[in-house]
Amino acid sequence: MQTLSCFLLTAQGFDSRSAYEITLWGKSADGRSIKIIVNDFHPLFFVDALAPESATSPVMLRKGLPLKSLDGKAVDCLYFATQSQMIDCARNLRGQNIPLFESDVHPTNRYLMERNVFGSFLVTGSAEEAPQGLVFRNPRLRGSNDEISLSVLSFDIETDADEGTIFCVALHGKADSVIMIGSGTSSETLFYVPDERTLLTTFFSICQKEDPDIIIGWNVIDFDLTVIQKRCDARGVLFSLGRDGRGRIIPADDANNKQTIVRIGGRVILDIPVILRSNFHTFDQYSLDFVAAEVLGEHKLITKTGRQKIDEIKHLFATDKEALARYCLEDTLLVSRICEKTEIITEAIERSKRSGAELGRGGGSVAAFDYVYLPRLHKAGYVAKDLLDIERPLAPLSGGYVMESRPGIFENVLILDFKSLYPSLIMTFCIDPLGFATQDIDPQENPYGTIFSKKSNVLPHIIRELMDARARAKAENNPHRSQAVKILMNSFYGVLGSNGCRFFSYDVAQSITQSGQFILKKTIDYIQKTTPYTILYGDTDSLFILLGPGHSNDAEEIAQTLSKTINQWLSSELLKDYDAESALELEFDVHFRHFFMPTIRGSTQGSKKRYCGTIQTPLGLKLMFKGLESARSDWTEIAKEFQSELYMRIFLGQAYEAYIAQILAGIKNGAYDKKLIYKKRLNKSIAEYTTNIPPHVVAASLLDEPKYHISYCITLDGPQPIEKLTSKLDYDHYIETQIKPVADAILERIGTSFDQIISGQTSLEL
DNA sequence: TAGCTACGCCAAGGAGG
DNA sequence: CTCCTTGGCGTAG
Repeated sequence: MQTLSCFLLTAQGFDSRSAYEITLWGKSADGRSIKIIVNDFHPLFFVDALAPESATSPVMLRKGLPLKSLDGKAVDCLYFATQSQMIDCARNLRGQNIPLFESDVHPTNRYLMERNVFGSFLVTGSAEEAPQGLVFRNPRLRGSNDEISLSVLSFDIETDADEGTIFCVALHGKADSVIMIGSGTSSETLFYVPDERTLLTTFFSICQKEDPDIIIGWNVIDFDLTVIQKRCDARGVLFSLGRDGRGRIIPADDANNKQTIVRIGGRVILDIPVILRSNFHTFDQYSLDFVAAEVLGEHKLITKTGRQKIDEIKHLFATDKEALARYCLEDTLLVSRICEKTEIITEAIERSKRSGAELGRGGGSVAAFDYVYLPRLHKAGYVAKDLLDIERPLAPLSGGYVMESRPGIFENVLILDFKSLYPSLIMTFCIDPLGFATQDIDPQENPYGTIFSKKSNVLPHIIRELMDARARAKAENNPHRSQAVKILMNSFYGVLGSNGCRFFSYDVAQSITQSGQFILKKTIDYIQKTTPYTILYGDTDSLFILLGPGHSNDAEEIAQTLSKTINQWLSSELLKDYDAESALELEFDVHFRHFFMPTIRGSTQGSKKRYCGTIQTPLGLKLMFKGLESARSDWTEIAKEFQSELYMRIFLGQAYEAYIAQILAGIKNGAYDKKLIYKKRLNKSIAEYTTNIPPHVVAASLLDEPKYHISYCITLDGPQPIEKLTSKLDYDHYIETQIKPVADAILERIGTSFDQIISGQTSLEL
C-alpha cells in the first residue's frame, strides 16, 4: 500500500466564519504531486484526491491513490467527523505541528469540537451504512437513525416597530409560556417582568431549561432572532441561546453576506416557511395566516397587516396585555401545529439523512450528489475530476419530448406515465459518469448512440439501492423517507446536466433525455399502431389516451392491461435492439371522466402543458387543472372561481349563460372586489426593471417599502398595491382580461363565444 | 450555502402603416 | 392604429 505525504499550501474560502474548503497540495509516495480538497458541505468532511495531470488527460476519471487515515489504516477516502480532526490530519500530513486556524473555527464547530457533541449536525446513514472512518459522537444519534428524535421549541415575539422594544415573547416547547413586560399577576404560563432586559434574560433562561435541539418560528431568523439580537445589544444582554451559552445573529448586508448568519452552537434553527418551500410544500403565499388557513383551517388572532397591525399591538400592550399574550402565543402554536400537521420536521430530517446536508439547509443537489456518489466512486478505485476542470456545455441540452396535443372536450381519458423515468433510464442503459469514462469495459449502447460500461458503473447501483429503500419505506408506512428518497433520485438528472457539478457531461446528460424522448415516441407509435385508442397528448413521461364515451367503468382495467402489455413489449424490444434489461415501468396514473384540452389562444393549434379534467371520487366529481389559470397563483380569485364553475357546467351539459351574466353583474356592482386581486413576485429590485415596467412593478413602486410579493389591483388610474388602493377598480379590465379569455378557451369548443353570449344577454334584456 | 428544459400568457414597447 | 418581438412570471414535468 502506498503512503501519502502531504504539505499544506493553501486554504480556500477559509474566512472568519467557516472553512468551506481547504486545498492541500502534496506528493504521493511514488513522487507524483497530488491535490486534496477538503470541504465541509456535508456534516462529514471528506477528502477527495486528484492527480493534477488528469486535468489534461482525455480520461475524465483516473485511478485514485491510496490514502491513509489518522490511525494509519489505509482507506479509500478520508472522512473526518470534526473540523479539528480535519485540521489534525492536515498537520499530520504536513508533519509539523503548527497552530492552524485556531481562531477561525465556526462557533458551532468549536462548540462541537470542545464538547464532542453534534447537536446541530445529523449524521447520515445508519451505523452499518456509515462510511469507513466515521465516528458517531452524539449518543442521541448513535445506532439506527430510526431512534433519532429531536426536541423542538417554537417561539414568537411582539415588538413596538417604532422603538424596537420587545413587548412579549411566547414559547411553546414542553410547556407553553409567555413573557410580558409590565405589571400583572404572573401565572404558571404567563410571566410579567418589569423591563425588557429581564424579558430577554428570562427568555434565554427558559430556552436553556428547555434545551431544545431545534428552534422553529415564522421568519424566525430574519425577524424574531434579528430583533432579539438588536435588543440584546441595546440592553447589554448576552445573546445566550446556544448550548454554549452564547450565540450571535449577523444581519444580512448587501456587501458580504446576502443571508442573515445564524451562529447558535448546538442547536438547529428552522425557519418553517423556508423549510416548507424547500421540501416542496407550495402555497400561494407564505404568510403565517395564509398557510395556517390552508393547512389547519385556522387564522391568526390579528389578521391586520402593516401599520394597522403595529397600532393594534401597541394598543393591546397599553390596554390589554393578556390579549396581546394570547395573540403572541397563538402565533407560536400555529407554527407548532403546522409542523405537526405537515410533519415537515420529520420530512426535513429524512431529507437531511439522505442528502448529507445539515438539517435546515436547502438546495444543495450538487452536494447531495457528491455525497452519495463519491464514496462509491472511491470504492471502485477512482477519484473525481476537479470542478475547475469540467467541460463546458457545447450547446443547449435538450429536455423531454412534448407532443402536439389534440384540442377538444372528451370523455374518459387515461393518463399513463413512466414511473421515475430518468432514474429507470439510467438503470436500463447504465448511464453514469464513471461508466462513460470506462465505456470499453463491456459496452452498453443507448438510443442516443453513446456508450457506457455495463460493468464499471456507480449510479445505476445507487439508484437500484434507492429504489429498494423507497419500496421498503413504503412497506413500512414511512411516507417521509419514501419522499426523501424520491427527491434525491429525481435530482440526479438535473445535477448531471448542471455545469456546477463536477460530473457534468454533455453526452451523459443528453443520453438520459434523448433516451427518454426515444422511449416516449416509440411507445406512442406502438399504441397508435396496435390499439384502437387515440393519443391526445404526451409530455416527457406521460401519455394521454382517449377511450371515449362508454368506458367510464372499464377505464382503469384497460389502463392496467395496456401498461402491462407495453411494459412487456418494451422489455423485449430493448433486449433485442440494445441488449439492455428494461427497468422501465409504465403505470396507470389518472382516469379523467371528462377532459378538456384547450387551443393556444388565438390559434387552432392544441396547447401544451395546459389541460383540465374531472376525476370521480367518493365525494363526487373533482376538477383538476394543470397549467391553466386555476393552477396559477398570478390569476385573480374570481377568474379561478369562474373557470371551475363554468368548466364543470359545460362538462355536465348544464346551462351556463345565466351564470356568466351573474358573474359579470357581480363584478360590475362591486360584489367581487375582494376577488379581484393580482399577486405576483418581483424577481429583482425595482430599479433593475429597465426595458419595460410590468403592472406588478408599477404597483410595487408605489409602496414606501419595497416588497417582493406584491398584491395589487388594476384601477382606472392603473395598477395600485392593495396597501395603497385609492382609485376605483377597472371592472372592464377584469372582465376583458380575467373572465373573457377563461370563457372563450372552452366556449369556442362548443361553438359559441363570450361576446356572443354577452350580446345575447343584452338583446334579451332589451 | 451552483439541479434541468419546455411552454404559454400578458403587457410593454418598437416598427411600420 | 396594428403587428410583432421581447421581458417577465409561473408552470409541467
